Amino acid sequence: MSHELTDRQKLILNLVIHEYVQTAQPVGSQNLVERFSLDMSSATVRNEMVSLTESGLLRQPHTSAGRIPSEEGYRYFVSRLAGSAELPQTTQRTISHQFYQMRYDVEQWMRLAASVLAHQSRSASLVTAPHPEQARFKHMELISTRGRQVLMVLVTAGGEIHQSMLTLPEPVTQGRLSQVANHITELAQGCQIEALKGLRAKLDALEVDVLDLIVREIGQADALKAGEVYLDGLTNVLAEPEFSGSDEARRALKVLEERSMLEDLLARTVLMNDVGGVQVLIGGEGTWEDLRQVSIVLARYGSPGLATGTLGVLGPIRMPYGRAISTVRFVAGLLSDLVVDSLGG
Amino acid sequence: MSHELTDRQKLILNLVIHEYVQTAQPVGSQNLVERFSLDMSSATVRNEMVSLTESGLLRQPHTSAGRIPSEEGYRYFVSRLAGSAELPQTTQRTISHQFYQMRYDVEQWMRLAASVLAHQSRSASLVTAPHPEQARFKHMELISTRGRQVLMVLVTAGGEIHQSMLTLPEPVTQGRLSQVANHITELAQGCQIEALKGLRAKLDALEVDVLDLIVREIGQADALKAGEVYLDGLTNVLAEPEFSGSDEARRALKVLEERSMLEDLLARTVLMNDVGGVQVLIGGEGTWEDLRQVSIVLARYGSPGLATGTLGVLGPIRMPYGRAISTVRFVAGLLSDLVVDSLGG
DNA sequence: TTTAGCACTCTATGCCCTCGAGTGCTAAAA
DNA sequence: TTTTAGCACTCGAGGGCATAGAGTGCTAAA
Repeated sequence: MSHELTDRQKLILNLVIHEYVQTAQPVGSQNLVERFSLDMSSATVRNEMVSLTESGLLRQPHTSAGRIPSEEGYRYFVSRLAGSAELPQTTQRTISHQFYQMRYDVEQWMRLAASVLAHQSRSASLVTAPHPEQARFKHMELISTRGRQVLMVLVTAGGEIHQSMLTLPEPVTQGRLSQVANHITELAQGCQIEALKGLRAKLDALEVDVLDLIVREIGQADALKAGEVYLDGLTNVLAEPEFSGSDEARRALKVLEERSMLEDLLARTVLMNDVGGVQVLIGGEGTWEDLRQVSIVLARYGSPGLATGTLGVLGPIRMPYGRAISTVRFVAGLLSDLVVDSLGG
Repeated sequence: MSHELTDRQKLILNLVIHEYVQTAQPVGSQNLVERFSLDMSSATVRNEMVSLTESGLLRQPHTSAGRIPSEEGYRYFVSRLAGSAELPQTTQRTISHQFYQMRYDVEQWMRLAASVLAHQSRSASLVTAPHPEQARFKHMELISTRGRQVLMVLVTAGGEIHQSMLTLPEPVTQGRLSQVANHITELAQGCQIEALKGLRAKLDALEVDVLDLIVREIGQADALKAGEVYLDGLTNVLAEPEFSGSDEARRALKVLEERSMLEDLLARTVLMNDVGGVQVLIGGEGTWEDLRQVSIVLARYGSPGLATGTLGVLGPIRMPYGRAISTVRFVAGLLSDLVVDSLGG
């Protein structure tokens, strides 16, 4: 679908996004031709826009308005951006300098990282402190309760007990549940979250479902232990025109402020990922009602065996993704170095 | 002026404030009589309202609307409230418990304090970390520049140099300035901020002006050193109806987020005060443009010679002052105890 | 001194209208 | 076949206008 775009269509999609990110206004064909001195007529642009709209990459707010990028459009844009852009050298140096001229103090690093992210991306930023110990899986039980509802009891090496309800696609006997629990307990004995993810290949469908729940629970436990969350630039988001006169922004920022929501968010997204990669969550991805109007760029930093944390920015969907992604990636790299330097080899 | 209110006028003022704080709607006479089953007619209430409006304690948003409290009205209300209300015993215990069951960790205390303040008052909260060392005055110079403009150079015991411009009410010769500088230098040698304030009685008018500037400068230096600022509940403010569809809230919250603004605010208000007292700043008090639509309840905590910090809440002018003040006072007392227990005797 | 009665004021709300940016389509031009 | 000029059409933003209702201030009676 999306891969079959002509070069001209890609150009126009890029220009529409570029323009809309700046102006926050629907982009018209005429407007586009003039602004960029395009070598074609507005009618041609309109025709291309029709294709792009049919492909689902552009939207019309109403019949007689210009186009704005759809969430799908942003995703396509972001996917083609992957890894390409780097923060300007001078900016990199300025930021590095700030970190390295600081004494060794994790709290200061966190605050500085949050501040840098917020200022560079003009969005809200969040940084969680790195935490050295990851929970290790020790034991699990699955208990059939009623129909497809199953209670999972999870014990970690530290002795903490976690409970969670799981709804299966179809009823399963207690015998089968015990079998699954034993199988996973045997395989996953002593595993940290990273290792758990690697087990998926050895399991059947039902077991994979259970494993994902375990990963989420342990991830949440890790996030909890991570403790401190550093926020900055919340007011940047409020300054965006799309949020004047609605409480969409408040609801999104509340996710950052409330531990429980944030833990859920982090557990389900970035904790599933490896360190290094940058993850982009556009418009809540249909899952998070409160995040429908915003996008989040997240990355993990640190060193898996040693200590890891999460950082990212939150802004309107109409976000300058290039800059946001490169900033997040750069700061994550920087913090990773600092963590490794100070803790590890 | 305000002291000459009849009991009935005080009652009506209280009711109007009580009602307006809840509904955020101008309060009409009829409405008030019905809601509180008053033993008088709406016409009587209207007559009293006219008096209160003439006294400047109530306002009419427009000719044919109900009344809302003026800032003066809130001030009167708050002044008559001083010290009276206490947080319910059960609430006090709940909060204390949370603090005392925590291990000794200042950062955790700060976060918990910010969280408690935000939740109890449903406003934004701020807490600055206690810092043990206060700057000590060492030396000062006053240099006449042009007309009534005077440059003050201030040296603290640590060797930091602070400069600040001072505008005098009338021109003063360099000779007199030097005399003032010498006098203050002599008296204030080695003094911390608290001791400086005690010197006011020994000084003449001009010298008091200069001293206040010194106190502010040193206070700002202290605030700077204090470093960490903990915020919570910023989104609570955004949920207030008076802020939907304007960026007044954003501008006020920005004051909390931006170090420089916050330092200015704290230096000029609460740092002038003694530990223990709660200070209420209503509608920016005509000084802070960005705070025109909000009120702030602040207190210092800690022990003057040992370590002090600042905490408070920020909400709409239409704030439940009783609850806010008692919460701030209680948490300040609690943190003071913790600081004294852990650092001092 | 209090209260009923009443004319008056002003906002909020809904409706209608116009204006204009932008569209989609068609037919001609390249 | 592709591009473009031309044109009728659509729809939201925004201004003007009338209406409804809450609340006032004043006057005169209780």
